[in-house]
Amino acid sequence: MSLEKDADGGGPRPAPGRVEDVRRGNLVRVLAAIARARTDPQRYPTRADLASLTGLTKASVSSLVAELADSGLVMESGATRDGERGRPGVGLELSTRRGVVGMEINVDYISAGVLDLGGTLRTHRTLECGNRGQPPGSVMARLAGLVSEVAAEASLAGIEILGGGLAVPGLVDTASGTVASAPNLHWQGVALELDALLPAAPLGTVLHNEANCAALGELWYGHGLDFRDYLFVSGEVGVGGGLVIGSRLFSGPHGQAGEVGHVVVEPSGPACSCSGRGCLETFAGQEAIFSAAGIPPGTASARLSHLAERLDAGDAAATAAIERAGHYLGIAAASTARLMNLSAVVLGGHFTRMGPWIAPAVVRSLADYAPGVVSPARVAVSELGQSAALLGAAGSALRSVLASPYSLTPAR
Amino acid sequence: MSLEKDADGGGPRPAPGRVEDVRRGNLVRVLAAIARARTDPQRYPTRADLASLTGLTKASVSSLVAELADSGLVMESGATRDGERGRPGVGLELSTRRGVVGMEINVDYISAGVLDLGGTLRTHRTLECGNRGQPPGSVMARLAGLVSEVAAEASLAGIEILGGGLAVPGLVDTASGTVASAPNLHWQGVALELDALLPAAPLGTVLHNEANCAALGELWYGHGLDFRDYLFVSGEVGVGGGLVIGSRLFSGPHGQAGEVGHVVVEPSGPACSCSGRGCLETFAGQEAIFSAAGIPPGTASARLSHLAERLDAGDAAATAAIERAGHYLGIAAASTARLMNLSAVVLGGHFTRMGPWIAPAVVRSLADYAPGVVSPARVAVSELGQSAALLGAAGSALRSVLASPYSLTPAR
DNA sequence: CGAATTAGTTTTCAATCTGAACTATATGCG
DNA sequence: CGCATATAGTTCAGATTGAAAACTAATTCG
Repeated sequence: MSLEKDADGGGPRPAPGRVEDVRRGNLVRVLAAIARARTDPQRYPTRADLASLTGLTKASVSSLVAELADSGLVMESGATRDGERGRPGVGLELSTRRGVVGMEINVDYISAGVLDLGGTLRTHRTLECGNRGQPPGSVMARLAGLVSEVAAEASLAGIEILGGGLAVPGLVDTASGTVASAPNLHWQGVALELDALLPAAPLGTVLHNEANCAALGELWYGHGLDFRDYLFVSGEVGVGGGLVIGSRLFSGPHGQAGEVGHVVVEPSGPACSCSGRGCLETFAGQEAIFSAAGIPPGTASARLSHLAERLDAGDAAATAAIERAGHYLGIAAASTARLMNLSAVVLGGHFTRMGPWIAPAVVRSLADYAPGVVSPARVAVSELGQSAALLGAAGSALRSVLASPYSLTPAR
Repeated sequence: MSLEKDADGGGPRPAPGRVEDVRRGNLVRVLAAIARARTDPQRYPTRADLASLTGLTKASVSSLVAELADSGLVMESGATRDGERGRPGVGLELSTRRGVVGMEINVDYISAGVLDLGGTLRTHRTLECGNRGQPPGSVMARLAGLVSEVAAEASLAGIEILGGGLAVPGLVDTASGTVASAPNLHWQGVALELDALLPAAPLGTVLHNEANCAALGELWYGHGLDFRDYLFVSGEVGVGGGLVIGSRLFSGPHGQAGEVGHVVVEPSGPACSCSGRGCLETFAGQEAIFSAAGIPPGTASARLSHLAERLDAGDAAATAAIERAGHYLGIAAASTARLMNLSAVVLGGHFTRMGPWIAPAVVRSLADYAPGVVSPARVAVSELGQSAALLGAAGSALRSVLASPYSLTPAR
């Protein structure tokens, strides 16, 4: 018998606890408090505010803030005079002179944008281009060009880039920066040259799954403000997903959780590209919906518009196709909600466009298969659409800056 | 826009980082290293071993070990002479004079056992009794009696009880010690008097879900040694489950994840007690299997034996019932594995007994619905059977002792 | 028996937080 | 205007802690 295994948590042992680690932790705490305070009491926090928010003493906060200011992550934003008696405090905020880059490669376009540490999108460019079947090297080269454009713009605005995130629609290995398989791009086992994208950024570029990024974008910029726990379903060529639990993305043991597209929703259903059967994707993927609705071939966005027109016109085949997709989406969501104790569902990607028609079908199906688990008010349609993944990738990089400020602090 | 939300991790802010917290963390590290070392190099570690295992200096380890020894959690176990040159080190182990209590209330029995910190089950008693429909107070009183018996035995062996865990088959709220609903016991919204069970234990008693505990028992005493990520399916009256990810139980945002019994496996399936439709439980729950197999009513264990006999005899109805249950179990497992990126399945509870017949059906179904995700070698049958939940509850208490040794350390 | 080797302890030092005293800058009232 | 009061922020002594190095202890090898 061995109860001993893993009494500590399992992963690689954390660095031994030295006295200096306390400071690292406190730098993160102060930074997090600054980040949070702006939304909460709608005012830049002073050092005194931070002391009470973090539980640290004013002395410690002063010293920590000085270090963060030296490293350029935090800046003072003038005295905050609020009419109170006493010496006015100095407001602090995350520096708008440091930023991160969000990037996305998708089937029909590439895009890049710069977010400053305060969370404002300062620049953003999208380039429409067909990437399906293109060699990864040439797509990456085109993306590098786009990135250097937005980076140059940012530089003019005085923003120094610290790191970035890249979203790709496929199974990725974040640690090695490898795309294991991206069927819709026809890529397989490709190690991307991520360092070439942001050669000067100290934190480099991190590769992420597109659906996961969209779920994160939704978390930070969309319905994440309302829901803490939800299933995000992203309709693209396939059906991707992301699980947000306790306001964090659950990415599974190998970073590939959330494949809601391959939940089995109909045991006797048709064969799926994954070589399984009856997967959600065979009912709610783009091709499944378009062909069931009788939409003729064309570009994805054209077909989507076409579908919307027919739905508006009350076309029977289109309505039935959406109804069926919603029905099975509801089944997959019901299973997921039961399994993971989730209470909300957010529909993104192409489902955003179909929202008005598909959401009611999902609600009905949920009421049938998991009554009382997800209330109708907690079935939401994303408003971010195409930019969700970009925002998620950028936000992810931003988070990693905030989580490891010491790696940017100049030697003292 | 607010990227700021939750830059720190979301939950309640950890205690402010003082210098003393480093020591707390290091006490845990040393304790964890002692716990782990016994299984790994099969020898009690010395202070020097711990220094190299934790990355701390010998000086620090000496001081930390002294504190742990003072608090009674760790003890020296004589010089370890291994024939090597140099001064022999002193072996250290988790004290066998401190222990925790595992408890279980189930439909047909209650049980309690004492585990010492080393992970050895020192005492164990089960009392067969029908608890369905009994008032919680009287069941708890009977359990308290059983606990005091095992505690007295432990006391005679010189073991001091530090805390305990109680497993109950139903939805529980661990924080408040409330059973939200335990349909098979006919309990609903019951606040259990947990403190009465172990009045003298400094850490008290913590309430857990039975299926989750069984999954944990499996993790620490069973197949958890082979698998780090798996779905544990526990067949009882209903079908419960537990998700183990990275050698940790995933309990979801409100501690109620793992309800694999209510994954939808057949959209046109029969109504379920949860008021949904086509849930796994309607095909793989006890009643479903027994009635499909044509097993006449009786006690659960009698019917289980009866079923085993018929299966041995090659009875067609029994075989078909098991085949069907395995088929749908495989579908639910396929969906779960895809969704959460899991690669193994462990069958427990009454499925243990049916293992030889049902496991092959699960394997076939997995191969159909999620080829390549869960290899046949990673579909396992639990060997712990009925004691899994008790061991999981005890192990959980043991873990919480190891995770917060400072709460037991005498003031210095 | 002495050299070599490994275990564990003692000592000194640097990092860091706390708490209290102190300085700085505002408001409010006579 | 001037002074009491209040709040913000800084400085400095004190306590806790782990690292590094020197030191003591116990064993094996020749």
